[in-house]
Amino acid sequence: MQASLEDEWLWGWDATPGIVSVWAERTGRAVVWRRAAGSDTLTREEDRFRPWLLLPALDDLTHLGARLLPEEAPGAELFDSVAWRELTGAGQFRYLVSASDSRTLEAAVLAGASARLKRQITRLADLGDEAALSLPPEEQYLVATGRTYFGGLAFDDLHRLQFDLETTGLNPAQHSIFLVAVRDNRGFSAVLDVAERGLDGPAAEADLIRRLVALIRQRDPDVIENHNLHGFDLPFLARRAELLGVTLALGRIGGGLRRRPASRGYGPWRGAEADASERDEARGRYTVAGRELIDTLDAVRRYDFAARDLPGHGLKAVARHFGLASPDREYVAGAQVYQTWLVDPARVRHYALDDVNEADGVARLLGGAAFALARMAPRRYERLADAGPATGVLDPLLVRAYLRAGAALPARSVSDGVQHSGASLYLFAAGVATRVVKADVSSLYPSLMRQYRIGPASDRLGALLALVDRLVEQRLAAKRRARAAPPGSRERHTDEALSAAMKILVNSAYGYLAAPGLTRFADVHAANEVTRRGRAVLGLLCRELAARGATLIEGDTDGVYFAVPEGWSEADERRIVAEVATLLPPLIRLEFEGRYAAMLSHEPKNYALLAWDGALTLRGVAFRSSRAEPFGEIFLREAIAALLIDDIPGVRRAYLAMVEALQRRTLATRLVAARVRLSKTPERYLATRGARREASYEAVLASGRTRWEQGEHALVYRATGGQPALLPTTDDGEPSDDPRDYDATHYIRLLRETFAARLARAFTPDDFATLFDNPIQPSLFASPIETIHPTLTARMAPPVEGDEQ
DNA sequence: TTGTCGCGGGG
DNA sequence: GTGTACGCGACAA
Repeated sequence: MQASLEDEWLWGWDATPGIVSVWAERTGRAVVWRRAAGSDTLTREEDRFRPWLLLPALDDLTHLGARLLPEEAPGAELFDSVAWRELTGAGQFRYLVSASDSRTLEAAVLAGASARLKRQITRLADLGDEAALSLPPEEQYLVATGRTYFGGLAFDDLHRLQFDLETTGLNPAQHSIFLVAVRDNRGFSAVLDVAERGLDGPAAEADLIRRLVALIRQRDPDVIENHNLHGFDLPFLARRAELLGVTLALGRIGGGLRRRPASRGYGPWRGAEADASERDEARGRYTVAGRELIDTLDAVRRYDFAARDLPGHGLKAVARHFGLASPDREYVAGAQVYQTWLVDPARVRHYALDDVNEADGVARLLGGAAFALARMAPRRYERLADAGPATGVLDPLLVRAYLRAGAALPARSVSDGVQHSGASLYLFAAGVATRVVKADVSSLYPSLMRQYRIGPASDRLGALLALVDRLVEQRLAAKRRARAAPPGSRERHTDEALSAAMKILVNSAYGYLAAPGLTRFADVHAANEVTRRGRAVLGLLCRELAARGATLIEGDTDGVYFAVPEGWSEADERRIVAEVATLLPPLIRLEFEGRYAAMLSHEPKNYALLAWDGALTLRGVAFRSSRAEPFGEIFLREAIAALLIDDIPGVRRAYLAMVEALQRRTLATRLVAARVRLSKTPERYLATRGARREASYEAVLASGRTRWEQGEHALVYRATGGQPALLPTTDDGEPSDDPRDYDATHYIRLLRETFAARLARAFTPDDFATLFDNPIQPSLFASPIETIHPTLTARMAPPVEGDEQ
């Protein structure tokens, strides 16, 4: 099959299969490791490439005289020549220059620039973004050859190894490693610890690190994975190895573990570290020759960026959420791990092995998207795994596309000060609605880009739109193949991962436009045209649905919740959605997303839905907050479940029952306690205690403790008299006691003012006051509960055509 | 109500 | 080789 230019833009043009790692040097040497699908044979190949970079002009190179040659001239390939080629069309970077060694190339450019500017320039970066475009050596190699990673491989063809450190604390300057769990996807697993070789102290830890390095070299994995690998295990290991004088020869050649600059996108966050050096430590990324270092936390963030359904991003929470935790999973609270090891080492070994097994499960479940991206984009797998999709994937694809077409590239976009406009968000009605339908446009923004051919003005080749077109088409094909493949098969995993990767890219195309200064081809005017069209589409949907009898509830960006009149069937609901769908252009596809028995509309993006099968979903911060005291959510679920079936006495019963349980303290203390994290050290809190008291730390101090570990979790509540109190817990964070001395009045007030308040939109003020009267001072004017029904109150009319906000 | 600060993850 | 995250919640003013 003849591949089109556009297919080459997406997939490259060199089909060399099985590349699992690339290590390229400035000398023009590239080492490529390849693996055959379904076999354990690894081959290492040496390749040569000509390091290259892009320049706006050749002026800074004319000092080379006869050593500067057009690419096709005899002698252009000689070791001390610099070859050039002019790229076509308008664009800042019109010259592709190359040499047999990038040091020759850069030295020539720097000498010319220094002479021109009459000052010594020592680094390309000092010339600024517009003076040169240069990529890391591996990317130069991949762009020049058209090769990509992982051709013909499935995820588990990679040899993937997970290791997890257990340490005496979080700070490598004062804590140490005492155990390491290791496993791989070839059936190996082991636990190494400091106690098994008759050594003590630093000698035992140094020996443990040496054994870990030897074991990794012996297993020889392509990929090393763990949760927070770059944020914890690698920096901790690197620091301990440095302090102990151990070399971390983890690579397949050349040895050492190196830092690489933090990528944009999903890098470790700026933490609460005390000083700048600690902060740098936390921001770092690591790399070794021949292996890819993959952090499953990046995959989790990338997943949750769109899904937003994870309770947290920690390994245990994610594993439980996806059902990856084994039934005999051992849990030990972080701060207790070392203490537990001292008294029950077997338990900690079990725990650490559970951790690496779960890290493998998370990598397999969520890591496929980055794996699939690496089959497309000219970057190392480990860089694609932590990159933002716009700067980290689309930009490299576009740079490769332009060079493949021999076209000049623009300088990176800069903001021209034009404001970026957003989507529309409407709350049409608040309160309780019944017979509710959700309709939305799938992938609205990329569909608008395709429908109206909205792309960056500077993209003369139309490459971004061409990529989006192909991604959308090929994603549909991948989804079809995935559905046809047997569940659990490698074919299915591969195609599902491909589909996920393509979805990430398609959905980031709009964000790419809206990021001047970050992406090369950003175009805020184009981005604004997309959102303007989007607002028009949403406005049209709302008007046309309302004209067909729908009661609008909420409209947000690309979708609408609406209620239909009593007596309508599901067929009627589908009919009006289908009718409105025909009013939209062909690529803008309105879909019937779901139907619900009832909905409580509270605020934009904050609502509760009752499905026809009785399942209750709460959405938005008003209804779900990880920090909220458990009794509040228990009450809300019960009260809303009753509210949505018009059982107002049931709402009242839920309220009174909770009031009584609090008043008589039949409710367990843990249900009023909030789970907090003690993020400050005792020293740091005591330093600011005078100026600012914080309930969490006051609770610990009030319990008689003066010491705690930084990062320790605690259950905190308000005791009688308003005093902050600590609920004692066992090692695994479960309450070990139940003093039942909480401040009932305080929690009853919280119940009314914070939790019951979230039902206020469903009632008139009088009815609300009647339902949730202060049980301590009942209202004198209560109307009978039986006469109260929830209401839906109109907030605004549908936007008028051409006047969408 | 408005601003400021801190969190997230790892032991 | 460097820097620029981000969106939300709690608390103080």
